[in-house]
Formats: sequence, C-alpha cells, structure tokens
Amino acid sequence: MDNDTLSSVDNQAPLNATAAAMLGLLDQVGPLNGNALSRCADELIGDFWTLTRSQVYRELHSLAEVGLVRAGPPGPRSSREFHITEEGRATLAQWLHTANQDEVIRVPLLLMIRFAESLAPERLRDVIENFADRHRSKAAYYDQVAQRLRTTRADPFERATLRFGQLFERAVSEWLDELPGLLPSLTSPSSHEE
Amino acid sequence: MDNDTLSSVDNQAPLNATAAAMLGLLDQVGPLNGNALSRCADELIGDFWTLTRSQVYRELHSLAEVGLVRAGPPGPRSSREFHITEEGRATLAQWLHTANQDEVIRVPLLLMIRFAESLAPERLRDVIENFADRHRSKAAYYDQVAQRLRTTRADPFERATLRFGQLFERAVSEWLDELPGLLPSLTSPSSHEE
DNA sequence: TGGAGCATGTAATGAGTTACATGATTGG
DNA sequence: CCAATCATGTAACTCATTACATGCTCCA
Repeated sequence: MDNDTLSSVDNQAPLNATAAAMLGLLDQVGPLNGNALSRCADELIGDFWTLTRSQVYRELHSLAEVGLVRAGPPGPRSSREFHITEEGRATLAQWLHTANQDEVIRVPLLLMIRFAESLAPERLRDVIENFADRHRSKAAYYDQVAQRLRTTRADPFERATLRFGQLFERAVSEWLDELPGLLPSLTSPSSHEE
Repeated sequence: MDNDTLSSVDNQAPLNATAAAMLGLLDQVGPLNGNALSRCADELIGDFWTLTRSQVYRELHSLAEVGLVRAGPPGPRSSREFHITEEGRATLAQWLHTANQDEVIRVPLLLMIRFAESLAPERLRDVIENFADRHRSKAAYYDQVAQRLRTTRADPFERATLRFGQLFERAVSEWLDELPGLLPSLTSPSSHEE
C-alpha cells in the first residue's frame, strides 16, 4: 500500500541525511538546478559531507515525487531549477528535530597502517607523506576561510562548522608529528640491509 | 575485454578498501567464518572503518570467486571458515602498495548546525549534548585501550592507529568546549520570550 | 524437552560512484 | 563555422544497510 498522494508531512518515509542537506541548501540559497546544487553543496557543506552529482539528481527526483521540492520551468538543455516547498521546509525541520545519526569516519591510511606489517617502510613513508600533504593544504584552506569569516559579519553556524575542521586538522597534524616516535620503522634507515 | 579466468594477480579488478581490510584481518588473525570476521573487524578496525555483516558475506563470496580467499570444510549450520590464499596475500600487498584513497568524514551534527537557523535552541542543545556523550565514552574507551597497550609489548601499528583516535577525540572535546562561545544561541536563555 | 535467545547466513532495498551521452558556449 | 571545452543530465554498476529467515544451544 503505497499511497503517494499524501498531503500530511508525517508519514513520509524519513529523510536520509543527504536529502536533508539538499533541502537545507535549497532553503538557504534558493532555487537551483541539479548541477548548481551539487556545486553549491561542495562549497557549503563539502567539508563534512560528501555527495556526488548523480546523487543530487536522484534525490531531487525522489524529493519531487513526494512533493518536498518542485521543479520550475525548463531552462537550457533539459535542465530545470528546483525549489523547496512548504512541505519540504516542514520535513526538513522535522528531520532537524529528530535525526540522531552517528558520524562516518573512514580513514584508509589507518587501514594501511594497521596492516603495515606487510608494507615496506619506503612505501609507508610515501603514503604518509601524501596524506600529510593533503592535510596541510586543507588546513591552509581552512585558515584562509577563517580569515574571511573574521572580517565579515559571519553566520555563527558557519563559524562553528569551520572551527571543527580547523581543530580536526590540528589533531591530524599533531598525530603526524608524533608518528615517527610511534613507528620506529619510519625513521630507521632502509631496514633490509644491515 | 573482461577475461575473468586469469590466474595472474595483476589484472584482477582492483580491491576496494573494504575487501582489503578483510584480507588483512584474515591474514593477521587466521581463518574465520563470516560472522566471526565481522565481529573481529568491529574490534580491530572498527574505530576507523565500518563494515556490516552483510558486506562481509558478499565480499567473502566475491573474494572466493577470484581465488583470494578459500572456504574450508563446512561447520555448524551452513557456516564455513575462510582463509586467505597466497594470491590473496599478494593482492593485499599490491593494494597496500598502490592504494591512495581519501578519507570519508561525514558528520551529521555539523549538517544540523549548518542548517540550525530553523532549529530551536533547545533542540540544538540536545543534539550537541548527545554528541558530547557519545564522544566522551569513546574517549574513555580509547584511554582504556591505551592503558592496555602501555603494559603489554604492543604492536606499534596498533598504537599508532589508537593514537589517531585519541587525538581526534581530543579535538572533538576542544571544539565542544568552544562551542558555547561560538554559538550565542546556545547559552542565551530561552530566546522566544523577551 | 521445548522455547528463548543467540549465531549464522540471505534477500531486498537504498545510497554512492563511475562512466557515459549530449546539448550549449566560446574562441580561433 | 568548426573544434574544443564545459555544463547538464542519465545509466549502469558497486557498495552499504536493514530486515528477515532459520538453525543451534542451553537452561528452566
């Protein structure tokens, strides 16, 4: 029994976090087509949430089906802008009110280190250096954003999420500093000849 | 051109990180059935990688199909233990040698905060408190593990991954401490009457 | 000895990624 | 006006989660 013409907000299937994020964006920045929404997501929440363009399109369509967003008139190509509806806003509020999800943290580098027994120190150094690089530039980027937020009258919520990123990067950097002390094989000279 | 009866290790479809993790576990702890492997994963890499039991079964079967693991004799129920093969070890080594993946970090709490305009301060306090709770116990757990690792002659690689967790939790805790300063609405008394 | 609870595995669904197709734009 | 590039959307596939089925164990 799947009645898809319900008018009440309550008995929709509950939003997933990605859909909620999209509603939030459409709410804050206004109507967007799929591509624009995707770019916008990268920019505004990309530091603590990932979603691909394909996901955006899929969710957009399924949100439209249940009336949480609505498509405007067709634009260039087969594109159309979607805007959030009143039901959408209500459902977003509902999600904000009830959602209670754990964070997902998946760090391939730690997998590698955990199984690094079978890994040459050379290579271990490499992957770690690569990791360090990426995080150094992330940290630099955060600092730059922080600079911008300092000078303008910024949204405190944006400030708060940014701060999380900064502290996270600081932790990563501390860890990288400690690493040589924790992993002797990192500093010992090429271990296979002695 | 997809020849799937190759015997050489090289031109298999490349491992995904989850499969690699499973190979690593089977390598380090020995033959396991699906369920046991799943529990074992929770314990050994659960702090920086997630995988569900169902995933374990699927991957186990597909790894078996390409000869990276092999099933032993049937046990109770329809269970059987799988062990890693020589090809499996080689492929794991290969993965460790070439993989280069970004980490995935998805923090629903930050999503909520980012869209918290439409969120009552009451509720915001709640979700944050909930988040804080979970992280406090995680931190406590890490410290306890650290204690254990201190007294025994521990694997440095395990120590290193644990240390990451500890520093991460410390960052979370610092952030939580700063939060009231960043979000005035958190401390201001019930904002809807003044 | 039977039934409560746990161990093990499977099926159905949902979410996420990669590779592709094709319509617009723009600079030479 | 053509070729290169970008913007937009789609399709096929892989990965992940949830809900389920069923066999074992153990104790009242």
